[in-house]
Amino acid sequence: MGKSGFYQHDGDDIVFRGFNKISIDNKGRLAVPCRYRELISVQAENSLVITLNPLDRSLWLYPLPEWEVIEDKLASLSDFDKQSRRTKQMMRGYATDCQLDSQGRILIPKELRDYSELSKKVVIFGQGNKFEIWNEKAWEVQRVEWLETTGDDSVPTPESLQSLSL
Amino acid sequence: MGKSGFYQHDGDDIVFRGFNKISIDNKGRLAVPCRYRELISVQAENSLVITLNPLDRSLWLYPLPEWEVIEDKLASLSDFDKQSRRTKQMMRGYATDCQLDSQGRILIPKELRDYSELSKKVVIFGQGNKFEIWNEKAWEVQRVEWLETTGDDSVPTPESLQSLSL
DNA sequence: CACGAAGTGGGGAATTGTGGGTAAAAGTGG
DNA sequence: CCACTTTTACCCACAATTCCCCACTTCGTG
Repeated sequence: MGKSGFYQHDGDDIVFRGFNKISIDNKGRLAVPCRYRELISVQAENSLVITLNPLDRSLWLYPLPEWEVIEDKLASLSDFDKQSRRTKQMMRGYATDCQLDSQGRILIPKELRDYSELSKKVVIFGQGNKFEIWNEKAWEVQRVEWLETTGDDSVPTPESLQSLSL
Repeated sequence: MGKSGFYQHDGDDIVFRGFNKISIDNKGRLAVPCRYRELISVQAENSLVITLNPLDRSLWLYPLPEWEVIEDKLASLSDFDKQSRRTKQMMRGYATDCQLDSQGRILIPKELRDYSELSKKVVIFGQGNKFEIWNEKAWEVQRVEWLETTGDDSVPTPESLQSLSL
């Protein structure tokens, strides 16, 4: 499905992949790459939820139906474990609804832009059920670091990776 | 199947092999060697996924069905281990769908060309379930280095390789 | 040598990304 | 409750990229 297979849609599962460098204009708007728009329109009626990524200084962008699944999972986390509680608070607290406008753009709330230090140049890439949005420079730094450790025999590799055949 | 044995297609398993020197034109397009095209057309409806090879500075090109297997493996990696998370992000994030055009070419995204330093001359070779694409010069260097170390007893050989009968 | 198949290159149309003007809406303070 | 400021949404226009098509070159084969 989709004119060039940039996503799959098997039953209820969406899989986003692919990478784009794009810019945020000085009004704080981000244009979702065109090839994803049709699916978002059909599957989520242009409704998206953007929130912070608790693991990296970046943002996560979910189609609304996918977010609802996440929200249920968060709701079931214990309130008595501090890390769980914080994760719940952060991800739900910063989750903001947004709609694709007529040009396929979304407005990213200032709070979230600040958190992830999004300025002019950003990268957005598919990551399964969601997109991840990074400051371009920050992303480059991570990529270089990762390349240096991966394939470097002196850095221990977790088992799950060692046994991975690609 | 295949007029000169450059691939097999046993059930759902594809095996690519063989080596080609080809060029990328100045629009960033790469012509997939003709002898693979029919299989790609039949088995993947001309849909391919290209992504970076985390272990060498080269690219991997999968037929879509083969990529989906990889994607599932990646999806199951832990998010809480940084190296695993990065691997997931990089490989899925850079994975770009592409279609063979009417001349049997694909457009390689600029990001990936930059990463693997693909300029005019490249080599593409079959590697089981995928193709590997290298800058020609970089490949020559690797080949020379490999010839020097293989058979050199001072360089340790992993057990799995030691027990390999060729 | 002639032919066909494979690889290469480029023009131009269509699509996609970017920026900004202006109107509507929402938030703020008196 | 109203006037004022700030933010958000819609529209249009330009720039860049990608895609589609046609033509030429090169190579192997009979």
